[in-house]
Amino acid sequence: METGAGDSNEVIGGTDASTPAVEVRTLADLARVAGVSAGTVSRALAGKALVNAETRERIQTLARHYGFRPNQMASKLRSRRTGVIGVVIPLGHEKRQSISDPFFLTLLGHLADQLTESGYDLMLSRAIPDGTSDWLERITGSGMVDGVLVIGQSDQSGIIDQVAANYRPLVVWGNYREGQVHCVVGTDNEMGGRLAAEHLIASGAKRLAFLGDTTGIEIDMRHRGAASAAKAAGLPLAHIPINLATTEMGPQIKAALAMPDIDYDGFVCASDLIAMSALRVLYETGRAVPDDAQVVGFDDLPMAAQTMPPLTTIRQEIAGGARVMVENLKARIEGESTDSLAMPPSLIVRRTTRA
Amino acid sequence: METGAGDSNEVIGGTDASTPAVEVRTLADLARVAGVSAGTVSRALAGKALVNAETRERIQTLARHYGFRPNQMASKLRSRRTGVIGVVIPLGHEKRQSISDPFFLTLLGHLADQLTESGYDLMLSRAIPDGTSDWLERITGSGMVDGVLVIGQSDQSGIIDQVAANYRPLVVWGNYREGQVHCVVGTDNEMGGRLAAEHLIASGAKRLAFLGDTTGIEIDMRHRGAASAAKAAGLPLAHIPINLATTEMGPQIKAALAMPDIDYDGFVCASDLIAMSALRVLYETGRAVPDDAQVVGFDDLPMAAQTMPPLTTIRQEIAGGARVMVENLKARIEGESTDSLAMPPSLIVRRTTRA
DNA sequence: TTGAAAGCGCTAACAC
DNA sequence: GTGTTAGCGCTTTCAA
Repeated sequence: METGAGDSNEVIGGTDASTPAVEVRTLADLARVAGVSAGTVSRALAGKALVNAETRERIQTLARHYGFRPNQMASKLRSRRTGVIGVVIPLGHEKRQSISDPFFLTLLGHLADQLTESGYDLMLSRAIPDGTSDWLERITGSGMVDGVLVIGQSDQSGIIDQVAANYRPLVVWGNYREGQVHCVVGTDNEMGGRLAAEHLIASGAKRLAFLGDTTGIEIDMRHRGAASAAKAAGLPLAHIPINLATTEMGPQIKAALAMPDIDYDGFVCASDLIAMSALRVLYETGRAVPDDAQVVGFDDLPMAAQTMPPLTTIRQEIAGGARVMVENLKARIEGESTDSLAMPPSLIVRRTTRA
Repeated sequence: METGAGDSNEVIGGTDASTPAVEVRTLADLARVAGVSAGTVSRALAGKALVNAETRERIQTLARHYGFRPNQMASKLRSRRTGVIGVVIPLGHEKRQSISDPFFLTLLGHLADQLTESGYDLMLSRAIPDGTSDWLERITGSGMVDGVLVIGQSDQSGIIDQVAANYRPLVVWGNYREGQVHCVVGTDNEMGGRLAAEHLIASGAKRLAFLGDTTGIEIDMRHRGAASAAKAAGLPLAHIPINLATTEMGPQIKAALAMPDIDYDGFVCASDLIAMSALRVLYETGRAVPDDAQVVGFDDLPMAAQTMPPLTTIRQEIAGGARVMVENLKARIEGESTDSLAMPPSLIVRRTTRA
């Protein structure tokens, strides 16, 4: 017998189209209502050509009417295509448990835009490396994603290489290094560091300091670039590691500047954030920028244009980088191979250097 | 016969445990290798108690050895629990296509932390509302997520309410409003706006202006709060809408300040970012802060402490808010109901006001 | 053009 | 404790 007792109550409600009487939760439900088979509904909803235009129309209308949405889990399982890209931020050497680097967050925003554009969903994971490759393989091997994007190599380059050997659809934001297996997109950090130091030197700085922790390869390369420029000019370059994890950086910078016998007059900063902090400390200790000391940042985030004075900095192409990452990932998902890319950064001269 | 031709090459390599000869891709494969049934493997890997400790150990070792990871799609489909939370950012009235608001990005970072902590994965969607509830229902109805977090109501409060009526595990960051159906967590924006204006007034400001676009409810409430404080003091409050979408905001602020006969001496800004821009314009037009004009921001992002002078601002509890959002969502997933929460903001006095 | 049937890989009753 | 059996809800041959 077809007469379910439960239906009668709902029917009393009348003709209100917004609360259909029967619940349509699965393809089979909708098929029953439409008087066709589940297969046909599937084809109709997918907009496939092999189904009668009229039937398709009718089924789509019905689906809309019942507010039916196919279960993605089932669909993905069956079709073996998830339409999801995993995005991982390894917290690496920075021990703090939080995703808060504004550069990474901005890159993430752009990646989200690009992926959405390409019809992919984005699954975000925060990973805390533990010496094994587990943090990455948990994502690549989950069957949940068609590909993986890693934001920042941190100090995990070797482990990423290892995973990339067996997992093709993987693209990383970071610093390319000779012999590296995985596909990386990023800025030529060494060149960036060099540009910064050269500009400082050309503007008359004599006692240079690099502000930033060099555990991660990106920052390390920026330091190397700055060091090579300093060396070429026969100038010293002090290295002041800034620990972003434990405390505020203001006090750390202040402590470094309080060193008795050194009075730096040129600062290469590993990020705009550090530069901003340096500006503050310089101001508080009564040193005028750019007259007494000059400062160059790195990233060119929106905030760089708003500091006082506006920050001279090294610009990384975030939006362009995100686009290339997604393009490369799509190519790799298609089985193609892609080259790594080190984009040349550019010097943006504002007012914290004497141009 | 077990001697697949393809295997011989690998075996030549010798005893290298890292490249097993047979491929173990499914539970069934591993079950075969272990000489048990798929059910047992499933239980062993899930760490269930009902399986012999020894067998469990052996199976887990085997799984590790073969680098086997269960397919999540299948698991989630079967168990009807996805372990994924959808996070949606409606781009709403801001027509720009990009997720770039630093406040939202920061909140996102904290949500990612909290969700990871609770064992959930995070699926990020950028949504562009189109007048229907489709942008949200696409997520809630996908079968891909156990719950949904919406970052910012924008001007979609009504639509969110509509969806929330039929979808319980939904929590929104935004501004609570009387009679609202959906569970919202956020700052008491009206109070924040009031606090800002009152402080300005107490510090001697007489010609107030509110900087920010009030299409979204959050900002609108901040404006109302400021307006009520101004009214109580018998002072005027000009409203200068800042369009974050089309152009840089610097020029817009500059244009507003160039108005012939008004010389504002107190600015309530809808965000720290706007405040930072205002500071810059004030500086460029030769007005001293806080002597000639005072400025109060909103959010208290890290950058607020680094502006010059350091920004007086209204602090929103981002980390705490993220925690409550996730807690509430978990409760709702468990079928409980939760109340909305409007957290009182606090005034952080720095140097852009005359205390 | 449509229907029927066979799974995708896993989990959860239910037996033994 | 462990194996067996039935699906989760969908897509996709294969026939008709």
